[in-house]
Amino acid sequence: MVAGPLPAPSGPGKDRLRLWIRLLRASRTIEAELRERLKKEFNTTLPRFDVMAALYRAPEGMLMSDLSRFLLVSNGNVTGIVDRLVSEGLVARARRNGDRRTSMVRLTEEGSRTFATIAAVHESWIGELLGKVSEDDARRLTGMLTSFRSNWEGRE
Amino acid sequence: MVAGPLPAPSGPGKDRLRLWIRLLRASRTIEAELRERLKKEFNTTLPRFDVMAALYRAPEGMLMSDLSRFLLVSNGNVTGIVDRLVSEGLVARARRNGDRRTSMVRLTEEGSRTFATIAAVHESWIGELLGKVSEDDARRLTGMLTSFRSNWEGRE
DNA sequence: GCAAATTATTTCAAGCTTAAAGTTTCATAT
DNA sequence: ATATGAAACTTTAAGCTTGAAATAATTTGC
Repeated sequence: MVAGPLPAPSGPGKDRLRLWIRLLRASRTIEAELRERLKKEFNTTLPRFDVMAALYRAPEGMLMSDLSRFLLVSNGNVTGIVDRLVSEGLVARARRNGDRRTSMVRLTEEGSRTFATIAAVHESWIGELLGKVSEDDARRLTGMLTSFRSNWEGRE
Repeated sequence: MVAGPLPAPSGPGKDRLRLWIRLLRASRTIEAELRERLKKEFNTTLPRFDVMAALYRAPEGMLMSDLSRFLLVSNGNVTGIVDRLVSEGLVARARRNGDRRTSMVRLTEEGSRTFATIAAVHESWIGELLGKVSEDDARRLTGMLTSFRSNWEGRE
């Protein structure tokens, strides 16, 4: 997956393969840096941050299944992360719907404050780490990735 | 990180944040699909595939530390993955250098054959999954990501 | 009503991942 | 020689991740 710079492959379809490799390396590099900073600066993790980011955008709360769909991870995974966030007092489960299978998950007051703080710094990190990409290129790239995604989605 | 499509953020630096989010979602989506197919079709995993891909390009073998640097993962991580590949007979460690701290890791005959098979299919998957990206856009995107990376590297 | 199928979530086992601590080996400077 | 430190690797503990199995609640079809 992360095959690299050495023997530049050629042939039909190689451009897409090369694109995929770059994409993966870019995101892994940035992810690693963010993970390290989140740990050092805020003593938290990327998955926790992801969950909190999703919940921050949904003040009314989200179902576990919404979270897992949105974050592109498995159900069982979300259970564990939310468990930890709950035990840290940042997130609360409310099982008081008509449907008693579900639980509405939302940020606590503290969770919301905490996330806002981290998110601001996080955004400045992204600005720093992607600083060499011009805003113009950023928009262009985003557009390409978006159309790729919307095309690809709706399979399976 | 994987914050999504709903309330389009705006302001200075928001373009880069949005780019990062798309980048991450794109790579996670593809990664998830590849992981699933590797499991179903070849009963293997992405990390194993990554290690084998790296070794395939280095017939003379690689040190553990080379592997971990190249794959952008930690040392301890590589130890575990190589352990499993060794126990599956796909990879061999040779501790016969002058330097007895190191071990040269390489694919076995079987590992090499196995990887070649998987890699061919893998490439066709990428072609399929990125099919909607024109070869032209693929080259352009790759260029942007490359320059981003080479600019960003050399920090730390 | 009620059995069967579906949906939402949790639990579990196996594997991946990191950071930090530990082990062994090597290089250097006394 | 021998300490001192650095380098290569492994081990460990904690957490993330998946896919599959288990639980529980709801919905559907008779």
